[in-house]
Amino acid sequence: MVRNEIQEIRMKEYFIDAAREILKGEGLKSISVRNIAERAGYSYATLYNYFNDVKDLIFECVKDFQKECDQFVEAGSKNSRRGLPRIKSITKAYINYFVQYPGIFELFFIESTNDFVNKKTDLQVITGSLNRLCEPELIYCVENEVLTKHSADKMINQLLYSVVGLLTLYINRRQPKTYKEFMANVETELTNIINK
Amino acid sequence: MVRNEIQEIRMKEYFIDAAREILKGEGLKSISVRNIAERAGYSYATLYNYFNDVKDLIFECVKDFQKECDQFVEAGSKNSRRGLPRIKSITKAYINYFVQYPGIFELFFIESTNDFVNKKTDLQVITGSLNRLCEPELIYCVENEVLTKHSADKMINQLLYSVVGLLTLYINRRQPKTYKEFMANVETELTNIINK
DNA sequence: TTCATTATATTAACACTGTTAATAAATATA
DNA sequence: TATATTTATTAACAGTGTTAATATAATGAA
Repeated sequence: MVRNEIQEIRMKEYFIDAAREILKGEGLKSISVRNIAERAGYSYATLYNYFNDVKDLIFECVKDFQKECDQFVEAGSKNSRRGLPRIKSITKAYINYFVQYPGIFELFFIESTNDFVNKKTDLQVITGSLNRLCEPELIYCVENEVLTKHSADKMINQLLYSVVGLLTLYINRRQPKTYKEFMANVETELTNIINK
Repeated sequence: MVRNEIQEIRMKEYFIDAAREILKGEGLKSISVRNIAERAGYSYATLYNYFNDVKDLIFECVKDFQKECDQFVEAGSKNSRRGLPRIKSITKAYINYFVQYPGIFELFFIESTNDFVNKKTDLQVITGSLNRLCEPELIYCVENEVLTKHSADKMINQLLYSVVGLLTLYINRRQPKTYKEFMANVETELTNIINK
């Protein structure tokens, strides 16, 4: 019962890495316990020696993607001017991360009825991630009297709704059809929300 | 091979009605061919004598729900003053229809990776439905010079994005937690978009 | 009415899904 | 080396959509 910690972590990672590859590539529709295990080089039942169920495994991926997304956004926004311009950059980078990995958007915002990711706290963490990324800049804006506390709250709400709407329609429903059109719509929406 | 038309339509409706009941009640997660057939009083394989596959059946439901949604919106907005106020009423009614039947929202805007509803034209019809409902009022606004053609296009786009974002987060992710909070957010968003 | 043909409904089966229990294999301990 | 423990695998269950083969019901002609 007292399993070697290092070995256990290593084993877990084999499965997590396999699952991440599938999610990034084919997306949620292609993931299955047998699929993950095969890619990890083990039998499907072995997975259950390291995870309670597939939800637990998938949520480990969610946490990793979350970190990756944070880094992607950081890299894509650090050179922007602080305040409103950086909020715009952060949001654009956030959107582009999910455009690059539609399967991860599915996992973060769409999936619910199927059997992955259902812990309440997990959901709060996911839906709050744009908020968390923008928070330093929102505080900066309030401190410099560019925004009131109330208008900052309102703005981050509007941003999240528009981002989720834009991405849901583009990723899930192919509307608009091209990336160029999509990004033009993104620009319009963000300008309207951020620059009033 | 030359089946009685009336009987065929009747049979189709038995399955469609059964599927609609399930979708309205438990939602997409609970639907299955065996489930539908049992509720219709037939064997699961009989369904395939009347539909090519379950996607075809589900899309018949989509069309029905579409009509029902139109009527619901019509009833909830016909007494509003024409122009911008009615656009707001239409959008609110549209939102409330999906709040009442979250499973239908799933079917209309979320589902894609799973195996229901995938014909391209069908998707266009669904995502264009708010646009279609608002169109007479948008034209009215342009004619009365309340809006320019360009600002009308922009408005309907923003409306759709916000509506889908609001509903996705509320239905799929329980954010915000209460209906009251949700409707307050709806009001804020719609006011911001429609009344500038 | 009886028989043959056609149309419709049903059961059995296939390939998948997540998960669990029983078994096989590998490792560690004495 | 022999025993005990840990880890991995196969077999199985209940579920999914779908298809082929079979059973039942309805219809036609004699």
